[in-house]
Amino acid sequence: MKKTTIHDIARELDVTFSTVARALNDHPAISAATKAAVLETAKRLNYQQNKLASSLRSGRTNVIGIIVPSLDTSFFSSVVHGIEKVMNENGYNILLYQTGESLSQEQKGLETFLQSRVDGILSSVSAEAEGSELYSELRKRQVPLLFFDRAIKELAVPSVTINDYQGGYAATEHLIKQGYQRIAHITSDQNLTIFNERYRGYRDALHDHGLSVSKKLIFKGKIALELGKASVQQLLKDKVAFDAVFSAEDYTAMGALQQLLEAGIRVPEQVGVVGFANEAFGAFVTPSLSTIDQQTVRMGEETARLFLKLCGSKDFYGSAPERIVLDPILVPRKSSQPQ
Amino acid sequence: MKKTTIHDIARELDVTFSTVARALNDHPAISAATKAAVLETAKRLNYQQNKLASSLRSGRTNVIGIIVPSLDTSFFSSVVHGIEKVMNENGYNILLYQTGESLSQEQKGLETFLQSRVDGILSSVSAEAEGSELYSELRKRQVPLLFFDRAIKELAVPSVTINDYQGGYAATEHLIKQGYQRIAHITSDQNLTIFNERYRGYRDALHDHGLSVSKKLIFKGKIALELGKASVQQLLKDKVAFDAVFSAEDYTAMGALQQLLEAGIRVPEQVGVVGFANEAFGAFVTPSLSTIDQQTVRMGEETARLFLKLCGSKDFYGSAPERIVLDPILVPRKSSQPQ
DNA sequence: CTGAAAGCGCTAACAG
DNA sequence: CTGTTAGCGCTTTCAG
Repeated sequence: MKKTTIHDIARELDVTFSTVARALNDHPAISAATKAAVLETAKRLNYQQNKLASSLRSGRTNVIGIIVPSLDTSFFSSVVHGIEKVMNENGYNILLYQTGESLSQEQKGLETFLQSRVDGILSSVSAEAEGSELYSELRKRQVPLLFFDRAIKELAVPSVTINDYQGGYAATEHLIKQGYQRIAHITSDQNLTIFNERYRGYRDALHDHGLSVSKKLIFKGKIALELGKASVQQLLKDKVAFDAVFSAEDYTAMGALQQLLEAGIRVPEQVGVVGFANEAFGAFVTPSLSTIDQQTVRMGEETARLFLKLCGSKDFYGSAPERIVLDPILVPRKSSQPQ
Repeated sequence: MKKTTIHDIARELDVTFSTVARALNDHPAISAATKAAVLETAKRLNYQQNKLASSLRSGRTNVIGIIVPSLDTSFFSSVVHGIEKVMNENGYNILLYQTGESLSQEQKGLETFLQSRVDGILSSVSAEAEGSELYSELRKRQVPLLFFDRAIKELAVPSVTINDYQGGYAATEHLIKQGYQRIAHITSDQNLTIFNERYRGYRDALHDHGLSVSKKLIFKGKIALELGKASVQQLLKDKVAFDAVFSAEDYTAMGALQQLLEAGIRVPEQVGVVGFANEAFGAFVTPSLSTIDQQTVRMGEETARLFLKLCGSKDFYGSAPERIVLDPILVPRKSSQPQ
């Protein structure tokens, strides 16, 4: 079944196809009568504008590409939710690409986006990509680009992130104020800025409160429940003195919490625990898990809004790149408050 | 900065643009030497094929549209994760649209997809859309369509769903086998097939085991933690005798669980609880929450694979529509096993 | 193995 | 207010 085009409508009405085109685009210089007639036949013939043709001609697609490591995490799916919502309200559509933290996938995704002539790219870069030339190349070519959550600081590209340093600092300081002194830290072994910053916040908080940082209390590995368990096991096995755990991610914190309880250690009375991300389960576990909220949906919305604002301005890379930094929110729950 | 086109490459090499086009598409009738030369200059000039132009001409976009209620739920984001992964491996890109369960949004989404000339639409329909003409219209126009999770049975459209009836039955039967007799049911007030089927499974399981179905034990409302709490409060206030709760969704089950514990009722000893969805928190709460797993990622993968298979066949709607029904998996945990 | 030519469906500048 | 015209960058026949 052939798709109907503006030519079909034009033939029906005995006008030229450009009149039809104008009518459909609500061009001012078209009589109300013609407009009505065109709209009517368009509906009757089930006309659907061909965006490929219009984009090819006009040079704008109203499509933006989003790159995330994976949608199978509540963090990124929430952010994408926020982005899509706002972009959709502003007439944009979303092309989605998951990289699985693989550089070659990220490369492929960006390439497809360029080929699809997206109007912009919103990306949360993977660890590998942070060091590569991938994005600096795009930046040089003036492709409208915006980072969210995971940005490459060295590039003059606008971004929306949260203050991970402050998050790490707040979590650690909270534990200190609750009376904990020997605070272990569990984090990722990926070399990602977000984790490095949380770690830096942890160190500075300890330092500012006159506490020392001990290598024996730092654990790195693949972010997962097991890492939390293994870390606590290690601490116990080595008989390292510790009275709290600040984990840079909630699942890992959950693993630590489980292992502590399993070993008969009372939380928060003997050991305090704070995570990071505010996953749904934190509110429901016993004891409920203190954590840092990352304002995921808001991050998505801000990302979209900043992009739209920059698109509206003279040129996307006009002035110094705007970097929106959201405040992390400490969510104190039972696991860190012995009272 | 102008984008480079096949004409630019052709000029460099003193061949015609159609030779370049062939070389780039790895056409057999092009000499290896020319191909190499073309590829080299393409890379040097940063050539990016314009998919708009190629799709406009060829009639294929290699893009599919996905419609979901919201990505801000672990269920749909996992399914989309699975779909994207498989489709991506097969050279397709994903346009994403969230409806927020609103019919007008769904309409808009489908329209945009048609205008974007997607090669197919994968949709999880909202409650309102189930009754409307929206999809039957698409089906009539032979648009390649596939439902996942939420299908419209009346339409001859392929689908990938789970057996919600069986899930409801299994959950209820599990409770019965654990010795529970007066099982309350909490479900959605949306008229969605998935919830109706779970309810039907619940009824049939009770019936098949010689237990009666009581209106006083059925609660409907907006799916959320609060619904679970309110339902249990109601049961307690009205002094309705009950010894188990099967909730058609995990958050609601969690609310019920919390309210029970708050009222000093022991779970699973006095009252058993089973949810539905296998949300992440279920494994971590105390007592851990029994539930029904929906194989989300697998559902996404199967959806993508079925779509690809149908695209590969003569015509998409050739024979009777294939309907893949995945088995729900009972995940028995502490909340329903008093031993 | 390569070239010439037509056209996918639309936008937009120019002309009346 | 409407028509004419020229492409956007590519795929795809038909010739050579």
